[in-house]
Amino acid sequence: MEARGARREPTMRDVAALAKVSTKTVSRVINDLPGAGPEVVERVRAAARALGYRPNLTASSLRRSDRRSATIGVLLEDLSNPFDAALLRAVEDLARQNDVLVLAGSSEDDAELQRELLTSLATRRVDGMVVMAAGGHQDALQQERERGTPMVLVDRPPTFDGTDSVTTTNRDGSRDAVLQLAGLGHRRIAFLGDRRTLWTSQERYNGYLEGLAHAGLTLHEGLVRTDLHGPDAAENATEILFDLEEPPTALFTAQNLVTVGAMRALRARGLHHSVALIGFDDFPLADMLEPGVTVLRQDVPALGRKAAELVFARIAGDHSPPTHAVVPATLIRRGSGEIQFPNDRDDSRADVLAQQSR
Amino acid sequence: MEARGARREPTMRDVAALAKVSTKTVSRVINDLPGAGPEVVERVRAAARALGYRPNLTASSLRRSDRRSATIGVLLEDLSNPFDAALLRAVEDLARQNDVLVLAGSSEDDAELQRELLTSLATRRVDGMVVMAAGGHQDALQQERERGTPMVLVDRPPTFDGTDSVTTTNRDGSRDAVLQLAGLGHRRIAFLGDRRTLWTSQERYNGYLEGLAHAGLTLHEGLVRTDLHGPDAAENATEILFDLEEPPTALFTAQNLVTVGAMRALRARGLHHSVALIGFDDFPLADMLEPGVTVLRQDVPALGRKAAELVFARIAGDHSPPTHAVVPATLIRRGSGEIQFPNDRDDSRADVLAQQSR
DNA sequence: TCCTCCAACGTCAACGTTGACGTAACTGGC
DNA sequence: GCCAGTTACGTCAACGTTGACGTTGGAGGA
Repeated sequence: MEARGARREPTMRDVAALAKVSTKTVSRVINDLPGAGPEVVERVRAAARALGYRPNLTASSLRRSDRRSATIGVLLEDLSNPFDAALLRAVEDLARQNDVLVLAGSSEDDAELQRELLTSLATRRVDGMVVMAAGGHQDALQQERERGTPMVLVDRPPTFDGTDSVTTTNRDGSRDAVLQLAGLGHRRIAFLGDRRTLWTSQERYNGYLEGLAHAGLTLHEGLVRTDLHGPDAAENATEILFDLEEPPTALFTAQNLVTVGAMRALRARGLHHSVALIGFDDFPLADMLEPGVTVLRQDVPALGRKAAELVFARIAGDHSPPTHAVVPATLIRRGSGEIQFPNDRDDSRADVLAQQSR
Repeated sequence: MEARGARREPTMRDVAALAKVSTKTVSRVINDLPGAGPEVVERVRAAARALGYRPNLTASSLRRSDRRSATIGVLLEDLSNPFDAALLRAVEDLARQNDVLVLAGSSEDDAELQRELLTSLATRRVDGMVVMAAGGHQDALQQERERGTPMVLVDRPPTFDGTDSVTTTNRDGSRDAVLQLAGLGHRRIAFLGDRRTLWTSQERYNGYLEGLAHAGLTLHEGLVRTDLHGPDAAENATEILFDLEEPPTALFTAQNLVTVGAMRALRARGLHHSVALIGFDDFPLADMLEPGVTVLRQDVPALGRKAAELVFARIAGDHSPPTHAVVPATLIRRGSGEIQFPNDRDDSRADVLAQQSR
């Protein structure tokens, strides 16, 4: 049942002894290199099979000249976040095609933790890394990059030079969303955003500003709520917005969980059919809510694929100047973003009052 | 900008030369072993820092007696599936506490692919594995286990002896769900299930049968639809159910995506307020739909944590008999599972007709 | 004073594999 | 029949690190 003791894994030496050849010949056979006659090949293969021999990649990569570990590191913010998970999966798919395995880690948007994970990866001599940079300084990333480690940043660009990145059209997408809302007559469009330290948050906010400007609308500071970490914060922030004397008639929620929080609040006040809403980031079941939630969808598999393509190109020795790929986000119209301005003010007011009387 | 050529990573020898000590002494300092005086320690540390030295875990684990790679493998079905992602994250958290990194892979429920990934992990000499066994034969897993690799199966138990596992109360949870529906007066309760090759599907189906039996209900073969892979298949199957002369009045959907597909169909026919629904597996936003979706929630973090605890215990040398941990699933009542039997037949009929007239 | 013991180093070989290079046997051309 | 060229092996050392064991010098006890 339980394997007795730590049974030693068979080595090339064991195979060589059984096949009555030198270890070098075993190496040749295992790696399909020329220089071994057909009978010897067969003998070695048989011996390897008999012993259950499996090469030790650790030893191999130590000795090989290219020093490849056939492993890359993928450092994201939180592997349990669907966005990160989809990214990881896309990278993994390409890794598999390259016979490479993936070491995954969650940096929790903590620069210190990210530094530790980076060191762990370096210690294992990964061939390259795909990293979602944590907010704050990117010193550790830059240092790693300067040592020559192939690295591609996803979702957020590097704050230093010479490194590839893959991002989404955060700014343009956000601007388009705001323009769409403005086109429907909305003049009080609120912005609800994630932590301001995040580059994506800033970009989306900039897109919001651009959208307002293009539409000839003025920015109402009171309609901007940022640093909302998680749905609960977003829910609270939304409630505050609707307690204003002049509440917004449309919301632009700049992140996944923020969208969810805002929806919760709208629903609680019965405003979900009267207040327009467009969110950044798609999420499962967005189409099954009432109304369906209009979102800017990032092409996550494309992001991951592109990032992986870039690392593998670098690993293969591509020395061309750094690429900054941008994958377009597309507006998915489902209803919530198509609610027009002259919305049923009376209804919403009534609901608000009903809510407040609790 | 671009690091010139493949700059060689500094080694212990380089550090030793700079600090004017032997490599062995460097080793002692790096590993915090006794046998180095305070001044030497300082000199070595300074040299290491100056050169940017980082130990090579590959070489280290080759030479060390315990042969640890400080890496475990986690083979799930699909890393982009929220369930799998949450599992991975839970394992990763515990791994971090043990200073271990995680090699992750998606086996796509393909035994052959799983075998390849297993070999890849073995080749890298991981210290242990957490595996969601693919359907079909588990020969490769068993062989790996028999070689002595610490291994824990999650979500599905092993078909062979001597291996730890962590699963959910699939059967009991399903039975309780059916009993709840029966308790509300439902007599025609349909079962919609995933691929029958999956152990979890079978268990949930068995629980369904048990529930019917306990409630004194007879099984209607026509109300059982299995092998639904993905939401679309589930949606079609649901439509077929409601085209029956005597459609069900309640649904038990035995998996995540199946639940979503069934809901889509119910919604399309306007039946979501009249047909009861309980699903296995929770999903985000289940509470925001109308009605809220009643589900059996698995404690995914607990599953992952337990699995990780078990591997690390085995890695640490625990030789006690295999554990088969079972984590309870809990019924989360949100509305859809609380719809009573004498439901508004007229309304639903009307909707059905309206739909069909398209 | 001499011997013991210990701390603080160093030397050497080995982990499992492969690059560089050596060598024997065979092939083919003249 | 001899030599160049090729094929099929083998030998040796090295990758970066650490376990086993050696050496040195000084502290401390009889």
